[in-house]
Amino acid sequence: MVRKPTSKETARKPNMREAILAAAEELFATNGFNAVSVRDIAQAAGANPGSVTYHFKTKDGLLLEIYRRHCGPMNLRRSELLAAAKRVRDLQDRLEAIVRAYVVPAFTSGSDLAGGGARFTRLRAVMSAEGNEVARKIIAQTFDDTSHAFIDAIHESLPHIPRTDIVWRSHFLLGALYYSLVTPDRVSRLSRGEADGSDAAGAIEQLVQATVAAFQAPALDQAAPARRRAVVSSKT
Amino acid sequence: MVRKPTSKETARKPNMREAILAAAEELFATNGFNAVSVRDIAQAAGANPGSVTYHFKTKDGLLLEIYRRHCGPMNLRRSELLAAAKRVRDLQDRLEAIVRAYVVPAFTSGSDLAGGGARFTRLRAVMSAEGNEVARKIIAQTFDDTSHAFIDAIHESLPHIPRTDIVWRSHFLLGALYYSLVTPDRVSRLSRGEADGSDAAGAIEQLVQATVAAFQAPALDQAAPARRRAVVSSKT
DNA sequence: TGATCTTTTGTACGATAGTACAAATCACAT
DNA sequence: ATGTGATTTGTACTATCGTACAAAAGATCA
Repeated sequence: MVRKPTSKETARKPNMREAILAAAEELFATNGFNAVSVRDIAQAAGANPGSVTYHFKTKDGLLLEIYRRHCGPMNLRRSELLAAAKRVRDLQDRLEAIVRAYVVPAFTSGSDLAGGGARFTRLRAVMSAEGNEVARKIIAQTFDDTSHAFIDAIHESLPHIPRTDIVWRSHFLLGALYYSLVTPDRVSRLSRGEADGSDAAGAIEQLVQATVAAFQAPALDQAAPARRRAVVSSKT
Repeated sequence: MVRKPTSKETARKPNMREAILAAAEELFATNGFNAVSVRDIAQAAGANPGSVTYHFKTKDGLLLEIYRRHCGPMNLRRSELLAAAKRVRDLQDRLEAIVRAYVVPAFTSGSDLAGGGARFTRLRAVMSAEGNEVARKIIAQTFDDTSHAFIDAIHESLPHIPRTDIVWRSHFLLGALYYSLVTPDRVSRLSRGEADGSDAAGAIEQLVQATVAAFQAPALDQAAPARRRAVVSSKT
């Protein structure tokens, strides 16, 4: 606002760099990394293929920049919400608040960057499924700290549950979260139109409710596995 | 055993067609569809690229055949286990048996085809994330019936829970299941070596335990969402 | 206005993709 | 052993990929 923009920040079209980032994010998130060509991205952004190379050097560089854009704000938001959640007195309410602090930023905008964090979360889900190397490196070193913070917080709310179980359950939470964003239509289809899989608020409520209950499940003791076959094959 | 094999069933190498299918399954499941070339598959199978075209015509045809191979046996197995589970008297035990009937075939072999259903389930997870068209069509028309059968069975065990909630929770189950197969290393990493994400038996027990609790969570009433913000931002 | 720097365009290059196809090779019945 | 059909090989074609780069166009300030 105060300073005047230098030539470095000006561009012919409103903001071609941002348009390319947004187009790439959308296309990667819905089709995967390899299925999308640089030309596809350029066309969707109304740009020339050469512009992509100019701004991001390589296709990997473009993906890297998308991650850089979102990781910081999203983790910041999660940390803030987690800090607030930890101040909740009632243990049951606190657990729910912690889960919500983890889930909400993934569905809504991690920052205000062009329409929200749901698209970025979906992108992460797809990259994770594809085993994308660039994504794998950034994710491990960017999200593991936050994941540990949440696991620790949940563990404090449920001290009688082994940490291992908490890890598994939070892993399931992330999987459920990812899948909800990847194929929301499946929910609409299986519920025969009664539920809308694309409704973020509805998905959040369902996910939080189910996950809190999952975390509160009894600890998994080592004797349990022996029960498995007996229960399944029982005919009475 | 009885009949003697005709020339139609013989081949130079033990079974090149099967080798190609197995190699493709493995590569697709770990790297996605587009990242794997026909040449990659041929090399992994010890075959010539031309052989792939000969046996499966196109790359899509190869994927299609992988699905055809597994879908039938896997759904059959699930149906059998579901039928057995529905005969369990105790409601709590029955719910667990139903969930187990859904989960177990996804982790262990859906048939005895070359090492198990876990690889195929992972493949489905990856194809679903990539939005693969070939897979999407087969999945919807092959698995939806089974999914509905499970949802109905669970609904009968939990009549006080709205069907919509059951659909959401079973969707979360599938997401958790997929994610456990896609990135098992994440569990090992976050648990600091205390848990092994690649251990199918352990994953199944954790998943069943958590999911049963999730299904048993109270129904989501429409008033709940209003509580959301209050809980998160509460400072006391 | 003209010099200078940034951005966009257009095009081209080498690599690799999926697939087609003829020739070679193999298994087996006769 | 020999002919026949199934399979495998080798290779080639076309399309498209990521990327490089020179030229054009636009913006900025003396």
